[in-house]
Amino acid sequence: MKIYTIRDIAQMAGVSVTTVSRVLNDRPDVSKATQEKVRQVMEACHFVGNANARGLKQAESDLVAVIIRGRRNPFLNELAETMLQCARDSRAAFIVEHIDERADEFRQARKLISERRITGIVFVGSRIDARCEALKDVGIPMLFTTVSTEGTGMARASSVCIDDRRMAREGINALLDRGHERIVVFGGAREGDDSLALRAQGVKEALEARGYALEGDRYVETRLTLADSHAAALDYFRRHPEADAAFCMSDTAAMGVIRALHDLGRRVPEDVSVLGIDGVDMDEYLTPRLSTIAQPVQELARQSVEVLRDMIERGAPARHVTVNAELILRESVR
Amino acid sequence: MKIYTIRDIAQMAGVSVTTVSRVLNDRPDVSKATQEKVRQVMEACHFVGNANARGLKQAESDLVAVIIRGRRNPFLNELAETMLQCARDSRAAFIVEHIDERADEFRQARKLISERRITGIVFVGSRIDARCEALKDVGIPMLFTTVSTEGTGMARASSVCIDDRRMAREGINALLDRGHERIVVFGGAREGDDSLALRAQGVKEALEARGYALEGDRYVETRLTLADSHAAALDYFRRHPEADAAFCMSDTAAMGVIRALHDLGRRVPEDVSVLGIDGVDMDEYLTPRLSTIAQPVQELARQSVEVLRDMIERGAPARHVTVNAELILRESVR
DNA sequence: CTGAAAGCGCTTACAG
DNA sequence: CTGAAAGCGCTTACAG
Repeated sequence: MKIYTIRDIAQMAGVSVTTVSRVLNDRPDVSKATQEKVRQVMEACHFVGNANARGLKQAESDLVAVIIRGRRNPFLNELAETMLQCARDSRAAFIVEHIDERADEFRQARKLISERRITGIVFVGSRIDARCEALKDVGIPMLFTTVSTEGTGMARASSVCIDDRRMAREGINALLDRGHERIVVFGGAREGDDSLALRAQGVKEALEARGYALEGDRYVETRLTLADSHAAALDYFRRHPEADAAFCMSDTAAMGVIRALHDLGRRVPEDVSVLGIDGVDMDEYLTPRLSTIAQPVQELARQSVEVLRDMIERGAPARHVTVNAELILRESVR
Repeated sequence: MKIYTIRDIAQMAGVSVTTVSRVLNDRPDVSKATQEKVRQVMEACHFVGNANARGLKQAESDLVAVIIRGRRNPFLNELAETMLQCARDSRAAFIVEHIDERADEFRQARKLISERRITGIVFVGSRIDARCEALKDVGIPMLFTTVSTEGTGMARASSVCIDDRRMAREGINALLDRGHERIVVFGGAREGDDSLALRAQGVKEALEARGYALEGDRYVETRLTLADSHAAALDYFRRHPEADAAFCMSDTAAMGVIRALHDLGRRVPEDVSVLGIDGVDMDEYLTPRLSTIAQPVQELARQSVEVLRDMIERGAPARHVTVNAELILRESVR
C-alpha cells in the first residue's frame, strides 16, 4: 500500500502542488478541466492527504474535540453519538476522546488545545468544580452538555442542559403523589454546583415543601455504577426495610438498586418503587421497565451543535440553554 | 492561554531548538544541567508539543489506531477499555475511533494509515468478509480481536479470539443437557467466516450430533440490537409457543429476547431458558441474571496488546491466538 | 486560472 | 554535549 503525497499527485497530473491543494480543498479558482484531471489521479491512487501536515499549516483547522466522561456510560455515549450525527453535515472534523471518570478532563482539554490546535471543544458529562479555574484563560469556544457553566467565570464556555434541580423536584413529587413517604435517594456528592448536587438540592426542596425533612441517612452518597449502587442499596434496605421508594441519580444506578431489592426478596414496584434519571434505550427492555426522568437526547444534541457552531463560525458569545426533560413513568413505579 | 512552541522554550531557556527537542524526547545526550533548565521552562509554560508537527516529521510514530465497531456495544467497549489499560505502560500512543456498525471500518483503516501515518491498527469487533481484500496490501501490523483472520490472506493481520464454533456447541449442549428440545437461535447472518457465522455452524453441529436438525425457522437472523432482537422474539414466540429455550448470539440480544418473553407472559427460565454470549458487567444485575458464554476480556486484551507489540517492536510475523471462553450458568437457564 | 516560494513546528542526520 | 540546517507534506499569500 503506497502512500501518496500531494507532490506525487501533482507530478502525475502534470500540475503544481498548489493546484492539487486547491482541488483537495474544493477551492473555486481552478479550471474545470484541471480539476477533473487532478481528481481522476487522486481517485486512481486512493489519495488521502496527510492530516498532520494539514493541521500543522492550516490556521483555521475546523477541528473540534469531544471529551466524553466515562467510556461505559450508556447515556453519555448515546448523547455523544447523537451529537456527532447532528454535526455530520457541518464542515468541522471531530476527534472524540473518552476519558476515565476519575481522570481530569480539563487537563486533557488543555493538552488537546496545544497538541492539536483545535478550534472548539465539547465536554460531554463533565463535572463542574474548582478545576474550572484551569479553563478560564482558554481562548477557544467550549461547550458543556448536561451541565450548566453559568456563573463559573469561564468566558468562552456555553452550556446546554436540563434543569436538574427542577426535574429532581418533579421526580420526588411524583413519588410523593403516589403515596410514597419513605423515599431513599441514591446520588452523588451533594456539595458544589454539579448537576448531581443540583439534583440533591431539588430533592431536598421538594421534600421540605411537602413537610418532609431529608434526614441524613435518606440520602446515600455512592458512585453511580452498577456495582456501587447495588452494594449501597443492599446495605440501605437491610437497615431500612420500611423504605418504600428509591430515587436514583442515574438509570445505571437504578438498575443496581433494583437488583439489590430483588436480592433481598423485595418486589419492584409492589414493595418499593424505583425511579431513575437520564433515559436510555435499555430502560424499556428491563424487567420491570424502568421509570425515569428522560433527558431529551435529540434536543440536547441539536442545541449543543448549534450553540457551538454559532460560537465558532459567527463568534457568538457564550450562552446557556436549558432544555426540557420529561418524567416517564413505567412499571418500576407503583 | 498562550500556546508555546519549541522555539519559545528554546529562547527562554537560552538553548537551541534541537536541545529542547532532545529533552522533550528524553534523549540521553543532554547534560544534566541543561536538561534541568529546559524542563523547568517547559513546566512553567505548561508546554505541550504540537502533535501535528511531530507526526509530520517523525518516521517512527508509535501511533496505533483502535477501531471499535459500534459505539453502543457494551461488550466491545469493555474490551477496548481493558486493552487500553493493558497498553498503558507501552510507549505507543493510541487514537480510538468508534465506527458505525453499518460503516466500512476497512476504508476507515486505510484512511487512517494515509492520514495519520499510524504504525499499527487494532480492529475491535470487526467482521470478516470480502472487504478483507482491501487490506491485503496494508504494510503495517494489524490486530483483530474477537474474530479470527486465519486464512484470509491478510499477511500482516494477527488475531486473538475465542473458539466461537466450539463455544456455540457448548452452549447448545448445555441447553440440551438441561432437557431443552425446542431451541430457537437468534443470530446474525450464517454465511461467511464471521464469528457469527462460526457460531451458527457450531449450533448446527451440536444439534446434529445429538440427532436434532436445525430447521430453517429455528434460526432467526436478526441484528443483535435490543430493538431488533425484541421484535424478532415477539414474532417468533407468538408463532412458536412450544419453544423452550433461546440461544442468543449476544447478551444485548438476550436482553431483548427476555423482554419479549415477559411481554408474552412467559416466564424465564420456568417456561423458556435464555442463554447469551459475550459476558458483560450488566449480566449479573439483570432479573433474571443472565446466563452467558463469557469471553475472557482480560485475556483477550492482554494477548491482543502482546501480539501487536511483538509485531510492531520486534517485527514478529502475524499469529493467531485462541483463548478460552467460559460458560456461566445463572438464573436465566433452568 | 496557475505556480514558485515561504513557512507551520517539529525531528534528525551531520558537524563540531 | 550542543547547534545550524534540511525537510516532513501540506496551505497560503503573492505574483503573474
